[in-house]
Amino acid sequence: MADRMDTIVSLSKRRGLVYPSGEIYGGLRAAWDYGPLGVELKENIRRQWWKSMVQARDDIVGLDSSVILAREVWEASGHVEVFADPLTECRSCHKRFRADHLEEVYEAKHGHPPAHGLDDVNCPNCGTKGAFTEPRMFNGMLRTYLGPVEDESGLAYLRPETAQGIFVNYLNVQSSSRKKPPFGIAQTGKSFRNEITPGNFIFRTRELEQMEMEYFVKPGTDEEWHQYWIDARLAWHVDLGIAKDNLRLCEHPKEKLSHYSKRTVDIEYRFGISGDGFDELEGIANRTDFDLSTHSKASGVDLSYFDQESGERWTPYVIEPALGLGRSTLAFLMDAYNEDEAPNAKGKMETRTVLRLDHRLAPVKVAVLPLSRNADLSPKARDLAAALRRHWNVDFDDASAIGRRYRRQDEIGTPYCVTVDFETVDDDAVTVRERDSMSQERIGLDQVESYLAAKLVGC
RNA sequence: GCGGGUGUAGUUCAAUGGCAGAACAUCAGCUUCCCAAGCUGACAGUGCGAGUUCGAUUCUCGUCACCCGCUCCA
Repeated sequence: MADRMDTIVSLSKRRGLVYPSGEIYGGLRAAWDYGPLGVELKENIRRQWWKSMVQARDDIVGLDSSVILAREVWEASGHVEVFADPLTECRSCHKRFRADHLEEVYEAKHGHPPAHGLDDVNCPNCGTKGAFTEPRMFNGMLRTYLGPVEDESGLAYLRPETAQGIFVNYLNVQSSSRKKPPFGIAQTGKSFRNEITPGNFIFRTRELEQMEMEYFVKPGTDEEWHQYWIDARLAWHVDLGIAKDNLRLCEHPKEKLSHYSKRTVDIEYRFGISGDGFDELEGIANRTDFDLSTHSKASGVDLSYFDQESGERWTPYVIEPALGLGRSTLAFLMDAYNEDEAPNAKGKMETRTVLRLDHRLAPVKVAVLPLSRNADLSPKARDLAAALRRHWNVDFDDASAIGRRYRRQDEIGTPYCVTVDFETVDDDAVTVRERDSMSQERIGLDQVESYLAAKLVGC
């Protein structure tokens, strides 16, 4: 299973999808940069999300809020408290615990707090007494300091989720867009989390891009809407090419729910990281009226909604589908990765690496390949490439044998290759070759654009 | 952060206390070249830093990164 990840990692580096960040200085832990093809893939995924979430719907609008938010926002949202834990570790078995929890458990059992702090506490895992390291405050939020002086007065947090930007803008958006519940606000953007254990390539990074949508509904209809969004989100991944078998739903057990959630269902993908092979791709949470209520209380601004129809006033419940863009990119890459067989020039079958990406996600849509450099095919090919570039991201490649060039394009998932050959000069026609079937069709030069447009719908 | 493993060209792997090799990839050239063909040539490496040593890629220490576990939850 780790092999599958390794394959993706080396393909990513080799072909310019994803590189280790700051590699010439030895790299930075769990930080990755998207190369020329990676940024295309990632932005295509983001575009598809935005299209289906915002542009194709009447009931959802977009937003782009700031990364740095007033400290009060995070105090009200509960993140300052929840994201800051005093952590300690048992020197004997190396299990980690929250120091405050250990002392609470001790007090519950003995009726008084431990007299010598953690020194009186037995390790819940191995039983060793007083082997805990000095507790260290671990804050899950990244901090920065605003203004000229680095002191507490300028302390600010980088957002650990984009959602809060939506909640604090709720009233502005709702009134300016004249939307009534049920309606949603969608946002993509970077978030930052000081993860204790980041890793597994771009699966868990400290700087992450989220695609989140907060859907505001009338209390009582929240459970129905929750189910609606679970189904809708699952269908989205499948529509863009993820194999159904590699996806599953996972219900969060009650005791593991986030501080704001009433019910959370994850969409898991077969990343092959954890024991059973499935890991979280997207979370769909019922955040209830937690956020709007706490922000109402903390800010003093009433965020409830007056329902003209029923004459009732209520605070909307929120259903939140939240997806990581890096994680999504990894899932699409893994799912598209294929090795099949193709004949070489001598007719012998050889392994071919092919990314079977949905056309809408492919970094390059069309590659234009003049068969030879020497036969004056390049000008025609360059003109064609320029014409196609007006619509799509187009690659032009005239280096080395044609078969090799096909394989290069297969490896990055380019759906169509257009070959300009020796006959083109006479008959003004080219060969269009399709990625998955490797089938070829002869198309007139003046028809290529419309032919491809029909194939590349939605790109 | 803790424990264990790993670190040699872009990639996959060799080798060695004394000049670091290959394959594939890449680039240039030749070849009317439609599925990684052939020929010629080129580029390119011991993660970083210190120590031991006449000499370190090899031994030691530190550091950085990656992988596997513990936590996380997009």
